This record gives sequence, C-alpha cells and structure tokens, in this order.
Amino acid sequence: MATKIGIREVAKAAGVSVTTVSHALNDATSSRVNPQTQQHVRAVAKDLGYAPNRLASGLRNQRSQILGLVSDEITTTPFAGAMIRGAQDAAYERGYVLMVVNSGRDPELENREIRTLQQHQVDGIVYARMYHQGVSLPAELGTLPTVLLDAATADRSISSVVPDEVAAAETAVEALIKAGHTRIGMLSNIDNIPATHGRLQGYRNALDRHGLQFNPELVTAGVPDTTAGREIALELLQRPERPTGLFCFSDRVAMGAYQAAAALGLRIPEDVSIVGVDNLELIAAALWPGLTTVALPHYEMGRWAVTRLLDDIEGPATAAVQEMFSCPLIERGSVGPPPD
Amino acid sequence: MATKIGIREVAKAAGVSVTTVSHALNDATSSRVNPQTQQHVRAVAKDLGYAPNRLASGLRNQRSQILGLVSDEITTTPFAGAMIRGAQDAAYERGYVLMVVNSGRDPELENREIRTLQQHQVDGIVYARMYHQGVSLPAELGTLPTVLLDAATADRSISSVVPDEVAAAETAVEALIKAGHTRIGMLSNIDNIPATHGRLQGYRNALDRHGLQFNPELVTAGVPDTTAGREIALELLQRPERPTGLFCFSDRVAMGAYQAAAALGLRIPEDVSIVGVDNLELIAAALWPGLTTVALPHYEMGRWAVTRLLDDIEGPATAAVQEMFSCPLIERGSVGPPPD
DNA sequence: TGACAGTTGCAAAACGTTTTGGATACTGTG
DNA sequence: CACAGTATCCAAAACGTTTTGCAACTGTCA
Repeated sequence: MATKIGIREVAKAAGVSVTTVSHALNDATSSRVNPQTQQHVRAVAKDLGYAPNRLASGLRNQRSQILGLVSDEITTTPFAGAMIRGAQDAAYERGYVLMVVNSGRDPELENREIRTLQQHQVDGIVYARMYHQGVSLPAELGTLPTVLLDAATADRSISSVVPDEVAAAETAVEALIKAGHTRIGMLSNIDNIPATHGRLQGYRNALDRHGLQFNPELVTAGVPDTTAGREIALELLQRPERPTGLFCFSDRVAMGAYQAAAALGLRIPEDVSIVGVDNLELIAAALWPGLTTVALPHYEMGRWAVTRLLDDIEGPATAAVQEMFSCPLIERGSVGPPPD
Repeated sequence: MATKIGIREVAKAAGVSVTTVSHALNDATSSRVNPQTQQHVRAVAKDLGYAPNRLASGLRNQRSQILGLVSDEITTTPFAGAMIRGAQDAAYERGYVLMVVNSGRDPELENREIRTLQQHQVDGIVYARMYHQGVSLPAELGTLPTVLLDAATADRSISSVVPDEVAAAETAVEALIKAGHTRIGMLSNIDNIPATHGRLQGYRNALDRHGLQFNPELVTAGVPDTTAGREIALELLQRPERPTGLFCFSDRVAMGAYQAAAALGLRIPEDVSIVGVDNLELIAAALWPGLTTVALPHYEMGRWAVTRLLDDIEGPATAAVQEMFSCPLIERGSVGPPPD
C-alpha cells in the first residue's frame, strides 16, 4: 500500500514505456507490441495489482462507462428492487456501472439530478417511471442516449419497455376459464392508467375468445389497495348471481378479496377462485391458500432497458423500438373448479 | 449544442483566463479575483450553460464525489428501497452521487464489483448487509473509508448502524402490556441472527419490567415467514392457557398469526391482540384490522450511514462509532384489551 | 552494400479541470 | 522617487490515461 500504482509504475516495473503497457493491456489484437512483451507486461500488472483509473480513461476516451438510472416514485414500490437488479446485472456484464438517482415526484429535483449525472459524463440514461402513458422526457436530457423503463413516450421517439397488460389479463382470466368458470367477475382500478385499460381489455378479450358474455354487472372498480379491494369484493360477492371466479387488478386487491371471502364464509378455491396480478412474493406466497397470479417481469424489463441502451451507445444508430414483455402465470392454490 | 462548452469556452466568452474562471466559480472566498469579474464570469458561465466535467475535476482533485453502495441479498427485500433512498438523499445533499452495486451472496462477484468501484475512484463505500453479527469486510476494501449499514463487525473497528432490536421488542411488548395483557406469547425465529436474540431479550425485558413472569411455554419459534407463522401460531393459540397477546417476530409472521386466529374463530383484537415488527406497508396496512407494529427505520439508517461516511471522508479522523436506531411503534388496530 | 518494408517500441500531446508560482499594475509610504 | 505591499490576473504543470506520429531495429532483396 505504499504508493498508488498506476500505469507508470507498471511500466517501470516491466521495463517498458507507458505506451507499451497501455497497448499490452488494452489492444489485444494490435500488432504494436510483441506477444512476449505483452505477456510479460500483463504478468507484471497483475502482480502489482494494477487497476486502471477510470476517471482518467473516461476523460481521455470521452466514455465514462457509467449509466444513469433515474426514477420517480417507483423506487418506493416493492418492484424497484427487481428492476434495478435487472438493470445492474446487464450493465455489469458489459463493463458498465449504474448511478442510481431518484426524484420522487419533484421535476425540479429531477432536473438537477439529471444535470449531476451529465456532469459525471454518464454515457446514457435509463429513465424509469411508474407506467403512465405519454411520459414526456425532461429537456435536460438533450441528445443523451435514453431508454424508458416501465413507461412509453406518446410519440414513440425513444425506445421503451412495458409489460403487456392486455396479455397478462388474458392469461389470468383464462386460468379461471380453463378451470371451468363461466361467471367471472373483475375487481378493476379507478385510476386512468394503461394498466387499468389494458387489464380490462384483456379480461374482455378472454371472455370473448371463449364465448362468454361480458357482463358489466360483474365488474367493479376501486383504488387498487387491499382495503378498497375488500369492499368492492364484498359487494360483488353479494350480488344475486355471485361470480365463482374473481380476476383482481393486483395482488393487493386480491388480498382484499380473500378478506371479503372470509367475511362471507366463502372458501378459496372451493367456493370462489381468485387470481391476481403482480406476483408480489410478500403477498401472493403468504396468503392462504397461495395466490395464483401473473408475474410482472420487472427484472427482465430492467435488463432489457440497459441492454438496449448499451446497444444504442456502442452500436450504430437504429430506430427506436417499443417493447412489451409478457407476464407468466404463477400457479399457487387459489384457482379450482367452480362449485356446482 | 454546437460544441461542448468547457471552462475554456467560458474563459474566452468572458475575456479572461481559465484560471480566473476556475477561481471565480469555485473559491467564493478567495480574494484572487475581483468581485466584479467574478460576477461577470458567473453570469457568462450560466448563460452558456456551463457544467463542469466531474471526471476531469475528480482526476485533478483525487476526489470523485462518488460513493459506492454495495449490498448483498438485502436488495431483494422490501426494505432495500427505503435504505437506498435514505442513502441517496443524504449523498445528494452534500453533492455526492451513489453508485449502487449488488452481489447477491456471491463473494467472488462482490470482490470484482468492489474493484470496479475502486477503479471509478469512489471516495468511500457503504456496505449494506442483512443484519448478521460479525460481518467481516472483504480485504479488497483496503483503506477505503467504509461504513456498515444494517450490520456490524465483530471488532467494532469501523462505524456501523443497526436497529435497536432489543428496544424494538420492548416497545412492541409494552404496547400489549399497556393494553392490559398479562399472558403474552411470542412467535420467535429459529435463525441464529441478532434480531432473534435481541427481540427475545426485549420480550423478556418488558415482561420483567412490568412484573410479569417469563413462561417458556408461551414461546415458539419457526422460520420467519407467513406459512410457518400460521403453524406455530395455531399451536400456541391452542395451548390450554391461551395467550391473549402475541408478539410476532415480524409482520410476515404476524400475518400467519392472523390466519391462525381466523382458523380458530378468534377475532382480532377482541379475542387476541397481535403486534409485529417491520412495518411493511404491504402487509401491516393491508391486514384487517391493521397491524400494530414497530417500524424498522431503514430510511434513517441509510441516511445515517452516508452522513457518517461523508464526515469520515471530509472531516478529520474520528473513532468508529456503532450506532443503534430506535424503532417507533406504529399503531393500527390489532391491539385491544384482553378478553375477560 | 544500400534501400526498403515490417516490426516493435517510445515521446509527446490530448482529455478538462485545479492550483502553484509568478507577473503586472496599482497603492500608499518613507 | 524608490520601495514594499496588495490586488488582480495569468501561464503552466499536474492528475492518469490513450493514441498519434516517429524512430530504431531487423531482415530481405536487388
């Protein structure tokens, strides 16, 4: 730990110039250095525990090997972890590292944070939002390569990735249909976001596809949390023609449905089957019986976002692409045949 | 967006040297520049939208203004978000930015990641672990300033912050005692971690302090998840002398206790009162009635960790300190007077 | 033997800052 | 009028890399 060892120390120790060291370590193919010297230099470098200073090389190369990840409230949700891990893993594999920054809902703060990232010369930015339609990007981003995570721009001008909400709902509802249910209710969301419309659409698609009639009487909506879920489920389950299957907007809502069923003395899945959306371990695996649900692929989306970003940065320019990820069904114990 | 504007562009535009620009922008106090010129330079810089290149200044100053945050599986838990946000907020306020990296359980990967952070010349590292005792730091860290988040070293050689498990349990159990309970059971954890011992200790302390006898018959332990929680709760609630209050190792375990109570036809809190630990919104607020629990202050611990780290980095050397954070009681609806 | 091509190595410039050690002009003093 | 002292500014070096252009050497061929 005497002196910080840099490229000159290696050069001195190996008896060559810094130029040669640099060539030996980086340009594997370059014929500017004798294979023997190269090998020697590498050995010496390893011996000394040489680690290049990335500030210096970033400065010289105009490439920091840093990616910015800016996000809004999404970091307060249980999904944040998976998304960020996906992004990180992908970045790591390609020699990049992530600078994570979150702004809550404050656009002023967000702009300052973006400027900070730019001062650190990030090579690109992953812009993660709670999925709303028509996100508009802050002007600060300028020409910096960017991709949207869990959101999309109205004009489709930059690449983005979101879950396929429609297909997710179809999968969920079809799980009920395949179990034999024909009177399937939905506990929907009142928020005007893509997930609401997409999942409702998927619900209708699945009914249609299997020759079941859509019945507005079987759909209610509320705030997508457990308390509201319990209330609207209570109401729905007390309608004269009680549904035997319930498609819930989210796992949290489904938890409310469990509570409602318990309050009414209905057993799951014998009396009523339930499926959710999200696959929140904390809830889906904890409920009793376990909740059958479709998983939102946050890890995979995080991965995709930085992979795409790095392709943009390192490769030739290509057209923006809007990606949709499908959501697999996770079967636990909340779906069974309908009572007769 | 013609040419990237650097300090020279500002200098040229302001009709002064780069030296003067640098002085004008940084050294507010230095008398090396005439107040008028300083003001002028600043105006010009703002006009041009000048933003210093932190790679360059980092290189020159041997200070990157970057902090590394390395973590293990903790990023897969629901707590990660809050911890990281706390750390980030504190960093941001002092002009630093966070590089987040997670290694799962792979020490090999972790070492490589730490080396990467060092290549980026991070000024210090927050090392976040699931709270185990006697964490040992990877040798790679060398002399880099480090603070431990949610863990502590055996030798107390570096600063660390953990929740005060004992006090947390005392708070929780006292909530039951104050409501009038005298037969209080505990659903404990079988893992050999500080949380297990600390919370058990706190449970005993609280009983002692209020003249209640500790009764081993009222304590069972299991894996700290909902399924196991249900089972051990079922067992405990069927003992001849049924406890009227239950102190649960965690909110997930408490959720299992809710299920057990429901299975036995016991109402909460009329027949049995329950308190947990963690304050996981997803569970505690969703249960019905809401779960009274003590909150683990992850956000605050994250904040403390980087604040302390920055003090170490920027200030004079001080002795390592082991910090314990207290855990406030969050009252919802699961505690009431015991049945008579 | 001399010209030439190919190989291998190096010195030096550049990336965008910060800071040191002057230089210059101005102020007042003896 | 010379002089020290002060205020203001600047040129140049440095941080640790990468890369360009050039030099030295080797061997080949006429």
